[in-house]
Amino acid sequence: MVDHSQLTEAEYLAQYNVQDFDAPLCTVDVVPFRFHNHRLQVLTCLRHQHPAKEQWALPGGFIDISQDDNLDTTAQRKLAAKIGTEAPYLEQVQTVGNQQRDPRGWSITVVYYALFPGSAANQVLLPDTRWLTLQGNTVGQLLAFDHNQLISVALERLQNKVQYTSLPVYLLPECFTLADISDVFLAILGKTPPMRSIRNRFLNEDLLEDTGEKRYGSNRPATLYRLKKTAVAQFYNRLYHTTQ
Amino acid sequence: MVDHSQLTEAEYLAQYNVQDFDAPLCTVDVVPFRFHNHRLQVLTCLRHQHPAKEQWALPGGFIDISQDDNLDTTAQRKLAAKIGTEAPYLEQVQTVGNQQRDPRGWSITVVYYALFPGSAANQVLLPDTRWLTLQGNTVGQLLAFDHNQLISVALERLQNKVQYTSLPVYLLPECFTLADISDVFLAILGKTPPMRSIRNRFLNEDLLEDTGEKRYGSNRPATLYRLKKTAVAQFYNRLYHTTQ
DNA sequence: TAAATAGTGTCTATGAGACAATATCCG
DNA sequence: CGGATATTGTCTCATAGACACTATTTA
Repeated sequence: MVDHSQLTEAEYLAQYNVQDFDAPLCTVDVVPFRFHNHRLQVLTCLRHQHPAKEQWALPGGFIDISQDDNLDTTAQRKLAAKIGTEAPYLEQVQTVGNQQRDPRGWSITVVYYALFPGSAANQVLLPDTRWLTLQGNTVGQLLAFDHNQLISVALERLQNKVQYTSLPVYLLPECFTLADISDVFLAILGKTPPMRSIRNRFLNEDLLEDTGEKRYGSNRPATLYRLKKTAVAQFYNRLYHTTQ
Repeated sequence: MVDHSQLTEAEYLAQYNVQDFDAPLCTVDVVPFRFHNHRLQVLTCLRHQHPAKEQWALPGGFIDISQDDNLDTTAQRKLAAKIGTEAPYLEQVQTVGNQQRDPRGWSITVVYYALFPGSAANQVLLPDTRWLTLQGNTVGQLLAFDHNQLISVALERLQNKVQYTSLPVYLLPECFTLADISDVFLAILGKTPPMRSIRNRFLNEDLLEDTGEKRYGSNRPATLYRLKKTAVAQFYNRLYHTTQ
């Protein structure tokens, strides 16, 4: 190897080769959540290449250093390749790295999660792409690599975050009722805060607007709301007690 | 390149070479905070190698795939190399990756922050290692790479987190007063919650114990507390209003 | 005793939560 | 009307926060 103690930075960079060093593999994986039939689901794809060939895995893969501006771009590109629509909510959760998680050797993955509206239900899926229903902390089947654990990590973040944000609305279609929000809490946390508390929080000036429409059943019809055009994710400064 | 569509996974792995692909550089950087002389400070080190030679930088560097079990290990090793003692609190914040942050090309860094007790003040530092005082969102001098921004990212997380956790105690020496906690809030947030609120929160069964000692000044002496041996980081379920 | 900071008592504000009461639909 | 779910009213509880008051030291 070159002795570069005497080089200028330009000379150093000219002789520098990334591949001279043992580096970990580096990927981005996204946990795409949706709320469908009163359950939380995660999108997975069947792998056609080694390793973990013919196993189901989260959307994700290598950073394309010639195309991707930054890690968020990579995450969005991986999502776009599997779901046509852009995620209304995308957030980086954690980076996991160790020797064991990939048979090719030491690897790290930057884990994101994305929230999709339930209406993503109607969308045509690519072949070999499936929404798997959450059971407990992860999906009910064994996924490639450590992807079951990555789902747990993302879910845990989501569980914490719905306690003090307006995130549940990103899992709902354009129009929804307050009872729908309650159902989202139930799917994510296994419990739901009292409707009184949900109403107090979600029916504020900046978040929702009454569509004027109602959802009819064999009972009093429920008001349908939609996200205000100007709405952004809101943060509240207390947690619910009843969901802990 | 080999056509590996027909290979077994074992055959695939045998011929797989990490370096066949354009991968980003991959590092871990730690923002070590301490509270000293009523200010928040960050430990930095003078670089002796290219790139950014002779510039001050955060402790950090490449993952050692032959030594490090996981990313937390890498962070702890990088810290240990610069500060003898282990960090009482270490947390992964975010992973930043883009083309611009390192002159060698596309690179990612997993950012951690660590909290050290003010008594780390007394400790002997390695040469070319300095605690820099925070000014605004970062330190007052230009650091290597995007390290000023990484400090901002870590600080922002710390600012959020002190609002609903017991983290301030990890920046204090073994024995401290409630006024010291207030000073930590001031250093981190620029404001401090009312002493009444600090007392209500921090003087609970599980966190602190009275040492029996007092700190004397030209006034009523203050009770000195210490962390209970069994204490872990606590989470509260409201934010302060006065510090927002 | 005065200055200064530590610590307590108490009332208010906010928002979660329990729960009863009322509203509005369908069949 | 009766069943069912939506929505509102109201009281309680926990805790942040304002603020006055008391406590304990040094000079």
